[in-house]
Amino acid sequence: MTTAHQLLEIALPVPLPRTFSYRHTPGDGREAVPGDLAVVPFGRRREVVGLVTAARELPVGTTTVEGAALRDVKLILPPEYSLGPLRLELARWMAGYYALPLGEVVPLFHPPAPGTRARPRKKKAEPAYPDLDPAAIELTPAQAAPIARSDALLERGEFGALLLHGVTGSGKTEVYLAVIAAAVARGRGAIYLLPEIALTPQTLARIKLRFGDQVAAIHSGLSAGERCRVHEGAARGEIKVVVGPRSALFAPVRDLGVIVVDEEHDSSYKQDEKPRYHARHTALVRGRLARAVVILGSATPDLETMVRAREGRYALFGLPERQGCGLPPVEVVDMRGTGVREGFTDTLLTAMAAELENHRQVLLFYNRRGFARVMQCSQCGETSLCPNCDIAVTLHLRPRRLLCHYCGHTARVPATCPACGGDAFLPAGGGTEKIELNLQAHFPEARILRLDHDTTRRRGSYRRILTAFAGHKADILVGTQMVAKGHHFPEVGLVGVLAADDGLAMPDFRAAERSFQLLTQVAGRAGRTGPGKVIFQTWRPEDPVIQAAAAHDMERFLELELPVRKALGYPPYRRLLRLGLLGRRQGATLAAAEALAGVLRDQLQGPAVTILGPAPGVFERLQDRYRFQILVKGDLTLRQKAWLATCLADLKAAYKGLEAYLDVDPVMVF
DNA sequence: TGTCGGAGGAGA
DNA sequence: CTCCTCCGACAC
Repeated sequence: MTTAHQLLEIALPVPLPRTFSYRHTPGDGREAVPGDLAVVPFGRRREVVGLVTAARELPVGTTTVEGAALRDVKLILPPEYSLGPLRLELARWMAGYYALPLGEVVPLFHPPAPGTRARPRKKKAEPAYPDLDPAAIELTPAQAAPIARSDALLERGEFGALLLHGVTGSGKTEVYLAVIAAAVARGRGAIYLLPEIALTPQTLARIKLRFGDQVAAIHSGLSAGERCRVHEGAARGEIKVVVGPRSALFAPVRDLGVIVVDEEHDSSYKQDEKPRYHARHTALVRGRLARAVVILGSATPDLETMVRAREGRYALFGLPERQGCGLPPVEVVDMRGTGVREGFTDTLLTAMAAELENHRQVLLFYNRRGFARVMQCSQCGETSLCPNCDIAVTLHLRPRRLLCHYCGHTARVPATCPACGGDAFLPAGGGTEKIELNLQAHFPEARILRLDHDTTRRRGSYRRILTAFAGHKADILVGTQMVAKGHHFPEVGLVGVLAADDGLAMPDFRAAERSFQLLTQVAGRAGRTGPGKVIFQTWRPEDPVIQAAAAHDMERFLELELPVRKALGYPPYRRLLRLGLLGRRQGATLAAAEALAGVLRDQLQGPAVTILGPAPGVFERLQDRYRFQILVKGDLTLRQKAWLATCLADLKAAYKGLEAYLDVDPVMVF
């Protein structure tokens, strides 16, 4: 039975906690059902994509709802674009859990309309990548166990989560591919998530080799048209496996059987703009809804994941050793009183010389870009600050500018001190650019590459540098944390960390965890084939976090860190929610923050919930906005989170110019 | 959140 | 008087 007209409730991507009513005339088209996407006119905008949440018969002659004139739906998108019941449920869960209006998560579920942002890109022939014949791959018992467990879950059509804990090179990818193959063999589909930076042609080629045309990748380089093709192919079941960064989680893969979250500890799984969701958590929810297997994998799992696994919520599988050789020994070198020259101890320089002598490669890690952290006058003490951010601007040599890493502001490099006119306005503190220069002086013969934000700005340069280094076209690679991410550099014999304690001083409760992960990851780059060695230079050689990382000992780190988290009531023991407040005027912004904190203390504070703050952000002013934050520790109900969202809306109405946001399960806390 | 229109300032 | 930016209202 077809009705003449439908009255649709549609959630639109605007920060309004409500739906809007539209009239739909199916005519010779199809009737709309909840989960469909609809193109509608909204306000002065001609075309906005919204989500149909309800559809009923429109009484004849109805032209208004609550005084507003009903407008007509322009188009109901074809069934390939419908969210269907499961993704609709997922969208609803996200809206509730992250305290967002339902409409604000809708854009995650559909590719941009064809033609909006199409940028044709030249297709490059992908080099054939040699891989083993899958049938010939011998799986170790450690690899076979999680595969068997996953297959049993697939057999029963049950949800289950697994954590694969294994160093890079221990064969995690083989496990992922085998489980995906098992799902595909049962006629089900798969989503394979990885950090954007890890989506290299090699990774993709390896997956393609296994699944051929049934696999497609979603990445930032795709045009709108290509995106739509992948989307439709997945929805029709022609594409069984979708690979991509966090946004690929929302692909309409049919009969989803497996979700892989590779490098699950990676912070890029948390989107730090609206909608602020965590793809790992959301993957677990989608997996549960779809009765799929969710596999989390990492060499350095997130603490929260580790604890959940210990609690038995995820089945834990260790892949103990890398195949072939063991983990490289780490030497912790005390920088105190050893005459550090331009950031290098003699121990490191000697080890590097020996390594280069043997025609092996060296990887150096220093987590700061640029040439000098700050310029300072040695006569009056004046430092170079960003006019918008009140933090030091960094000196870069190529191009020669003072650059603010937070807002992008650039300025000329003054020849004399802007305050006293003295001629001793000098660079202080180092960066990768300076390290590179000094290295060249130490090792004039060596071919040096640098991998950081500045050298990878241009399209494809990231890949070019990695490929060149992996192919031994350079002897030394120096870079920021980019060098730590699971790359395979077979001929690296020595890894040097120039300042291992650098990250420990960050004013974030996760500083120790992040340092441990980073140090462990970077140490794992050494000795992938042949002997390897790692040197951690540090001012705090006795620091237990550095010691644990040097021993590649996750258990030891957990024993250190978990009691601290427990005592302070931080994740994974209690959840965290962050309220961020920004405004041009410091006084008014602080007043708003204090007012809000007062209300929260009245309404929420209790044995299970603690309100912290407001505290100024570590950088109190960024991009000409003063920043304050309030932290809520405790497990809030959906109702409480929704109430918080209304508080923020009220606050914004009361303080003009105030920006406020709510961050559920924040990853960065400062 | 995007868009429009009105208010009010700077400059000719 | 015009151009421009900032702010508030509003959306079915």
